[in-house]
Amino acid sequence: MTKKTSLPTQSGRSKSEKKRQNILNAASELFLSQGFEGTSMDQIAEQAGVSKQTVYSHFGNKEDLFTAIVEFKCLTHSLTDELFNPDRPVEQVLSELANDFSDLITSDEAIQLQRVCSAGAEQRSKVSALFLEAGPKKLKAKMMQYLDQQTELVIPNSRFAAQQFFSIIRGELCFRKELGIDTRDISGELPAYLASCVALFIRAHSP
Amino acid sequence: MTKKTSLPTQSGRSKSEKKRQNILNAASELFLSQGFEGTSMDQIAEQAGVSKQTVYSHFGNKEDLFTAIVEFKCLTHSLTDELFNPDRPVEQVLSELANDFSDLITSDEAIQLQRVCSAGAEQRSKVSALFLEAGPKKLKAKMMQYLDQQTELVIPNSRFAAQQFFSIIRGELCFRKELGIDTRDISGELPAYLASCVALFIRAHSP
DNA sequence: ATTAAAATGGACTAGACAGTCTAGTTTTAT
DNA sequence: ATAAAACTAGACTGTCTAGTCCATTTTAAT
Repeated sequence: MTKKTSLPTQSGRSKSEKKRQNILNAASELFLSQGFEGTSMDQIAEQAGVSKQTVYSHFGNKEDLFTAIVEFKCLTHSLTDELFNPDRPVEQVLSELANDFSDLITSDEAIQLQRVCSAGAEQRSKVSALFLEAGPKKLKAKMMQYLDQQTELVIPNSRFAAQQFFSIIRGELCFRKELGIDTRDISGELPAYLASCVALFIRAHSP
Repeated sequence: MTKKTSLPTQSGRSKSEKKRQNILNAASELFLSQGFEGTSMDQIAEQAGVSKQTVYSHFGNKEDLFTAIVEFKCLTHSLTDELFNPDRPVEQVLSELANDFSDLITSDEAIQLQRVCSAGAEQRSKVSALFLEAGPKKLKAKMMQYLDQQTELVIPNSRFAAQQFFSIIRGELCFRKELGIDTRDISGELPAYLASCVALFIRAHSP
């Protein structure tokens, strides 16, 4: 709740936006790689090149800073709307979507973000809710809309179908990455796997 | 590495198996609900009704105790082999499997186990590997074998297919539970969702 | 009965961490 | 110029934790 709510008539300095950004960047890196409990406020201050007091002045406390980070990171991870063009062939749209979505959710940042949210699920369920709203939920809505619009496939329940599509794309790669297990043995066959997912989906829903 | 390696000729007491179990039970409950960092050895000792020294005498240190817990918990969660009977109709086998697998992975314990593994992925990747071997990997192997044996469906790549099947079953319910988000709104439609998954899989692989 | 190990309980070390406080410095709007 | 707010550096409080130490008691094998 520490924001620049400066009434117009006020002397004195105003909070540095650059320092705020530095803190956000430092905190992102540290929270995502070390988790909430594993990261100290001193560490964040040091990495941001800022005094601890300044961190507290900008973000109040550790929990609020963490929440801000999750919000911040969700914004930077989303897919372009142009993908869902109902005039292109379905097979093309789904293939592209499969690739882009896979890239998105297997990126280090996305994996770490999910880890850190699920690790704190019991203690900070609001953060998880925030993550869900800002991330997966939006994309799913777009996908459902697309599936309802397109005319090549027969989709009785677009909510189920969207969920199923994203679930299979996620696959083992994402699962293993979340667990921090080596994925070199399967990452080579990813294109083949994704193609097989698209084929499965289309075959199952063809008229 | 603290085990009952008692050479036959030894006087004195032997470590109490009951106390060992008490410690395992207490530690399971606490680690799973509060995470690794969130649980203290004093807490475990108290809940086990045992002195802290005894905990250390049985399990050496916190990490080793944690590892023992993961191993212990993996054993208690597995599916029966009878399910994969190639003589029954595929549709029946897959339906039953879908239900049982869904129950298994959405149970509180399984969710917490996965959370706690993925939370410590960076620091304790061996634990994650242990979890993967003892849990998901076994089941996947059985499923692949079954898919290769049965004759009703055409499965070009059983590894991909097994992965896809388990992925869609997991679906949104498991995803949300991992994040600690309320699932009452969708848990009612679970049977319909699972049925739709089985139908999807069968339709896509029918000759 | 003797002996040795298991177990207790509590004190202890050594370190970490969130958050506060203070005293002084820098910046900027008026 | 002045006043108000941002900022710094570091000390400080209170609390918590992993792991050790030790003197004493309990238990079981010989």
